[in-house]
Amino acid sequence: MVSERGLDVLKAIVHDYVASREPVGSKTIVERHAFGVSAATIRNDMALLEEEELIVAPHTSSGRVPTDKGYRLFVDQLADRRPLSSAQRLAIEQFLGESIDLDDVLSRTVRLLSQLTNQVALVQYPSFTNASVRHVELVTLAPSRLLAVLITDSGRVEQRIVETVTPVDPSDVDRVKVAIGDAAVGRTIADAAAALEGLPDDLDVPLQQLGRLVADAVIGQLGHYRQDRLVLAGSANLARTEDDFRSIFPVLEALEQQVVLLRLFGEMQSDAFGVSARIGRENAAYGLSETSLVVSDYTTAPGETARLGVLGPTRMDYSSNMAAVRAVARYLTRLLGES
Amino acid sequence: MVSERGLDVLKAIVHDYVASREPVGSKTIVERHAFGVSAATIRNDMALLEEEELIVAPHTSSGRVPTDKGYRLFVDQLADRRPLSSAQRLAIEQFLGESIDLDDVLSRTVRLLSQLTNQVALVQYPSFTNASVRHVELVTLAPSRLLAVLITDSGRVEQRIVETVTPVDPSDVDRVKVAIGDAAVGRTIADAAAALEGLPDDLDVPLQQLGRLVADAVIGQLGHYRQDRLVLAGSANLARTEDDFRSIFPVLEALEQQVVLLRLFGEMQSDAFGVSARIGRENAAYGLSETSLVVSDYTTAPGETARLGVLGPTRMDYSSNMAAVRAVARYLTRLLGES
DNA sequence: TATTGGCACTCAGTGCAGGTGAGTGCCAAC
DNA sequence: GTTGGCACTCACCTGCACTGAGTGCCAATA
Repeated sequence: MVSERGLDVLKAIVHDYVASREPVGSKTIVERHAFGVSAATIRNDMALLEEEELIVAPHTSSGRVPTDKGYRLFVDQLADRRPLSSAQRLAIEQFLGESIDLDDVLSRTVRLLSQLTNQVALVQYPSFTNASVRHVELVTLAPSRLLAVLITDSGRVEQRIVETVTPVDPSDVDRVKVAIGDAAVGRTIADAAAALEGLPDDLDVPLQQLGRLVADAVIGQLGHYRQDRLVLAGSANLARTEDDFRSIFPVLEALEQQVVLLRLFGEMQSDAFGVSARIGRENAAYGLSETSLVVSDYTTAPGETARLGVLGPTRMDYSSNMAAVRAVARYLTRLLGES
Repeated sequence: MVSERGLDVLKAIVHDYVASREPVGSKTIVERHAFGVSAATIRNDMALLEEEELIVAPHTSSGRVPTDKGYRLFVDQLADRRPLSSAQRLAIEQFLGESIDLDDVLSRTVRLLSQLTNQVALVQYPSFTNASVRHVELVTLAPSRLLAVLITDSGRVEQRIVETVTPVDPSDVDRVKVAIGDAAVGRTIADAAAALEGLPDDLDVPLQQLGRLVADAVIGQLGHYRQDRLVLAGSANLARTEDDFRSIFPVLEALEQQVVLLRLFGEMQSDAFGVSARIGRENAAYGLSETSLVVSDYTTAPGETARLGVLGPTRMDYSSNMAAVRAVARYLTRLLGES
C-alpha cells in the first residue's frame, strides 16, 4: 500500500522523467521538489513503488522510470487537470474560426492540435449517419461517362464516376436524375440507401440499366458516410520526440494504415472529463506498445460523435496533452454544432 | 580523364554501395564483378575516380563511396534503363484499373508507387487549367448558409460554404444560381473566373449582395484549380531505409510542408526518357541535402501536365526507381487521357 | 514507528592500450 | 598498362581500470 507521499513521489518521477528523458534518482527528487524529507526516505518510498510495479529501475543502480502501470495511475489520479492558457485558447478560436468548409475545419484542427502538443495529431471524420440527402446531381462528362455528385445537409459532398457500356441519351440522364432525386432527397443516409436499392426495377425498361448503375454509385457514396476516415498531421514530431529511430517505424506504418488507428479510436471510451488515454502496452495488439494515445469525443449533432486525439511516445506530457485535446474537442463541438 | 573501365568501376561501386550500405573496396569489386583484372588495377582506377571527385573514401583506409557528383554521372550515363518486369506491369494495370474517380486514381497511384519503390511516393494533382466548367450547384443548408458546388468536365468537384448575413429567399438562390451558371458553364477555368468577376453588377439590385458572395466563392474554387496539391504515401519507408534517425526529421517536415516539395517539383525538367532526378546536395536549398528525388511528368490532356515521383535517401536504387516512376507515369497518362 | 545518516555495493559509462584486419598507396617487375 | 608485394593507416573490437550516480541495508535517532 503506497502512502500519500509515495504517490507524490510517483508524480514527481513522472514529471521529471518526461522532462529530462532520464531515469530519476532519489537525490534529484529532494533537490527539485520540496518534500522536506531526506533522500533516504524517498528511497524507501521508491522501494514500495517498485514493489507495486509502478516504477522500475532500468539498471541495478540507476534512477527509476515509470512503468505503464505507473503512467496509468498518474493519468487516472494524479495528473493536473489544468486548463489551457488564455493565449492558447485565443489561438484555437482564431485559427479555427477562419475555416471555409468541413474539410478545411478538420485540416486546420489537426494542424492546430499537432502544434499545441508537439505530437502526431489525428482527427476522425464525423460519420453523419443522421445527415440527410439534400441533392443528387448527375453530370455528363463524356458520351459514356457520368459524374454522380451527392450533397447532404451536413455540407459534405461525395463524387463518383459512372461508366456506361453504351453512350447515353441526355434526356435519359435527366429522367434518371429526377427519379433518383425523388427517391433519395430528404431521407437520411440509411433510408436513402434502402429506397434506392429497389428503385431501378420501377423504372421504364430502357432506363433500368442506367438507373442501376447510377443507383449503385449513389449507394456506394452513401456507404462512404459510414466508412470512417482520418486526417493527421505532425508526423515530423515523431522524429523529434523519439530517441530511438527504430521505434518510429511501426508508428509511421500505423499512421498509413488508418484502419488500425480507427479500430483503436473505436475501442476507447472517454472518462468523466471527456478525455481518455491508452498507454504503452495497452496498445500492444496494434504494434504500438511504446506509444500512447490521448483521445476525446467531439459532437457534430445530437447523437453524432467522432473522435480526435494525439499519438506520441509513452513518455509524454499527459497533463498538457489531455488539456489540449479536451479544449480543441470542445471548441470543435461548438463550431460544428452551430449549423 | 576517366577510362571506359573506370566508369564501369564507378557503376559497380554505386551498385554495391546501394545494396550493401557499406563502402566498397577494390577486392570486393573484383570478386563480385568479372572485370578480369586484379585488385591493384581497380585501385588505380579508383584513385582516378577520386581525383575527379566521383567517389570518396570516408576514412583513410576504407572502401569508397560515391559522391553526389558520382551519382549524377551514374544517373545521366550509366544507369540501366531496364523496363519493369511483366508481373509489375500487370500489378500496375490491375491496381489502377479499379479506380472509381480522380481522387481514387491518385491515391491508388501514390500507394502503388511507394510499394514498387520502397520509397516515399508523391503525386501532384493535375492543374486542369484547360478544364471547363460543367455545372454550378447551389444548395441551401440552413436559412443563411449555402453550399456552392463546382463541377468541371475533368471530373473534379469543388465545394465551399457561403454564409450570408441575412436569411435568403429560395427563389433568389435559384435566380443567382442560374445567373452564375449562365456566366460560367462551358467556359474554361480562367474565362469563367473573368466572367464572374463583373457579373454581380448586372444583377437586379436585391440580388447583388448574394450574387457577390456566391461569385466570390466560385471564383475562389476556380482558383483552387491552379493551386497545386500533393498526395503522398510510404513515409514509413523513411524509417526503414534511412540509417540515421536524425536525417529523417527534415524530410518528414518537408513532407508536411507541401509547398517546399511543390517548388522542387516545379524546378525539375524531365530528360529525353521522361524522367529526371535531383540528387543530394542539389536539394540543399530545401534542407534535403541527403535526399534524392526522382520525378516524371504525366499528362491528363494535351498541354496539361503534372508530376509524380519518389523521394528517398541519396543512396537509392536509381535504376529501378526511375523505371518504376516512368512506368507509372506512362500508365497514368494513358488512364487519364482516355476521357 | 517513521526518519535519517552512514556505508558498502552495483553497474553503466568513459578513457586508455593493444591487437586485428580491411583497405590503401606506392613501387618495382612483368 | 597490369600485376604482386609490401608498408602503412585507421576504424573497430577487446580487456582493463577508474569514476560516479544511485541503490539497499542497517543502526541510530526523534
